[in-house]
Amino acid sequence: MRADYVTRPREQIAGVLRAEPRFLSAAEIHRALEQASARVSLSTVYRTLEYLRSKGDVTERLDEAGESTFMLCEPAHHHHHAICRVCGRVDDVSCAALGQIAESLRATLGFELDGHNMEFLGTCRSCR
Amino acid sequence: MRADYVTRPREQIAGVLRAEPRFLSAAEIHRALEQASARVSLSTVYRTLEYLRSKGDVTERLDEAGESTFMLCEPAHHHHHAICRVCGRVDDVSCAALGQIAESLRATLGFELDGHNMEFLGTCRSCR
DNA sequence: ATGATTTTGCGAATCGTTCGCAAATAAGGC
DNA sequence: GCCTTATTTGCGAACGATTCGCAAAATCAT
Repeated sequence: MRADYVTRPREQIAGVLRAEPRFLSAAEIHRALEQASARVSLSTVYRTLEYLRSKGDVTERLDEAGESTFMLCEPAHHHHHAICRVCGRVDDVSCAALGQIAESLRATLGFELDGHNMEFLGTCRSCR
Repeated sequence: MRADYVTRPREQIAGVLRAEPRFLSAAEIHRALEQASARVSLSTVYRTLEYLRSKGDVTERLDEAGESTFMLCEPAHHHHHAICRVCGRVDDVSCAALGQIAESLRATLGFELDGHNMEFLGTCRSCR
């Protein structure tokens, strides 16, 4: 069973995520921990990320190469991301047009929308 | 170098894609070929898919599990997909609002949009 | 502190994908 | 059609990310 034990590894992993507000791979997190002299196994990084994801504390994203990356997130309101290709910085973007899109899909295709993925790529202000 | 030899395996793989207008994994294509008594190696399936993708004949999509899937596509106009969760049927969706979104991102975030991913999931008319 | 339960670390296993290389096949000129 | 040359194929091995099994260590509640 899965419980909510507060452990050193979990705190350290959450700490790395808090320090870098962008999508990080398990390997990147593991490397960051090593550099901070925190000895946490890669398995634990994976398991903790899955744990945080199931709690809704973390968002998972597949990058272009198909690798999983993770970032802390506010599960509250649904939104999308504008991701800088240069530095990885992530800005939240709300999409007001979704209701209209759902309506249009139903009307033109008979398609019942129940989920979507959307993300925007480009260059953020400071990287320009 | 990469050339455009017309070979039996390439025709057979394209045939499978033509017969199933939805996103297929390399393994699914390989299985379909076996069932049709076409002996094509999995490596060749992968290589041919990459070849077709580089020609612009095929679109690649990472599914929820991070596996690559492929579908024939018209490279002509940019569009998005409405994918049925039940049967995998794919309908094209054009997104007229993109220009506005780009403008809004530039104005509010200073973000220079140069790419995006968008897909819509739900249930198609015939699966409802 | 003690005991019950969960988490960790380790290495091995798994799965999709890529690679190296020799054998087979296609294209073009004879 | 046959030969030459360049490309593609099949095979098995290698690879990288992720998962798993299990014994040891850590957490929580008493």
